[in-house]
Amino acid sequence: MEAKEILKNHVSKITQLTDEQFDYFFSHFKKQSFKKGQAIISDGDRVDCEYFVISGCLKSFFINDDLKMYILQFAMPTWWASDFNALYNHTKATINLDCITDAEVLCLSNDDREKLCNELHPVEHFFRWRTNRGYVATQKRLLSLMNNNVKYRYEELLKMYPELYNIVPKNLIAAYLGVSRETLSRLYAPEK
Amino acid sequence: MEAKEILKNHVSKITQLTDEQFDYFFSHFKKQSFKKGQAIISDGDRVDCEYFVISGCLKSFFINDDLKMYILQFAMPTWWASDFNALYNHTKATINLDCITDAEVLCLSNDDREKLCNELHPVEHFFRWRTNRGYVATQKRLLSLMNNNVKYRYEELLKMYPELYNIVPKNLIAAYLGVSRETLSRLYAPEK
DNA sequence: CTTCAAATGTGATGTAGGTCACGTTAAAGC
DNA sequence: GCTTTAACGTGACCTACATCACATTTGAAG
Repeated sequence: MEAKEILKNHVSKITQLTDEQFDYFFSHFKKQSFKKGQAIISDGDRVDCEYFVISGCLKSFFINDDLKMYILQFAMPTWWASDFNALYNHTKATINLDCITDAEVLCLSNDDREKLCNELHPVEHFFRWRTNRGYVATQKRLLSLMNNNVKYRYEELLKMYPELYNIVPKNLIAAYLGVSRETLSRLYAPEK
Repeated sequence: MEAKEILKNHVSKITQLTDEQFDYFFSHFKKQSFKKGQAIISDGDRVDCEYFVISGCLKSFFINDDLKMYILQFAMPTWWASDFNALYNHTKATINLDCITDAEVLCLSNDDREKLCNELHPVEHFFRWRTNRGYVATQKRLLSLMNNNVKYRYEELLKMYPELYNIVPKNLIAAYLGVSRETLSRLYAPEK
């Protein structure tokens, strides 16, 4: 499926755009291809864009002072990713974004998004919906992190996104769950 | 200050509404008063409204099977609160909302919000902005929960919202930080 | 096919924070 | 002002997970 078609499909689930409106909307996106392991946003960068995933898998993550990595989000096709804090507040990136696999994305600049939101009411509606969704998902994850142990969180994650199991190495899953890879590895070790 | 003025002040920081537009917007809000300890949303309720705090302090929280409480959010004046997951997805409440102190709120129904967003583009813009802000704040809190110890998180919280120190008992602060009240209490205990 | 790096498994040991128990202080309600 | 309840402090002990170290497996690149 074409990138344009994937995006259209995605957007049309939420809001109605005429074909001309969608063409106009789409004309602001730039298609980009990245190789596995390639960085899209690095700590300290100026952040101008958000990214709609067409194919492949991205991760957004934070590296702390001890070089420990925490994954904020995996991004599969039809997911959006960026350092949203830096993007919205015009600050330098504190979050990294890179490619777990080869990936194709559609890139939309912050300025263009705001322009489009302003020009086309349905586009503003779409982005409001998108953020609402991310917000409640993040709230749920926060509660789960406080309330559930690693094993439960791991199983919930795989239940929700089974495709991750095949694509994402376990050390990255651990970095998403907020535990060490050793602990994750021991979850299903035969009891001694 | 009047409730209307507080809301107008808050909204006008983000978006421009004419006086007539704001009056129309405001006409959909219902003022409600609650006593300290009173529940606004309880687990299992149908959730129809979100709440804009005029005065007082609310908390939204989750109670797990062991009756342990985790606080999702404190809501001070000009903050919005609800069970947003239930509100947006028309499901029963899994989050409770109640009053830490006597409180006055402005109540807006989900239907009215959607209607207003549809009728007035600037209102849709406002609510997109609001959720964006909540989204990045929640992402930050998630990372902090994974990356920082209790003491650091406690001090960050008080740095960000010093007013909480006087209003909110420590057992609730602990429930927000995701630790036991005993651990929080011991943070500044004289070393043995 | 071979080589090298990344991913994974596992033992030994350390530690932050949890849980239970009990006592004290402070503040809310009558 | 008295009484009752909520908030808070602290000791003893427990547990989930972290850390370090090293072995093994897997998979990617030449």
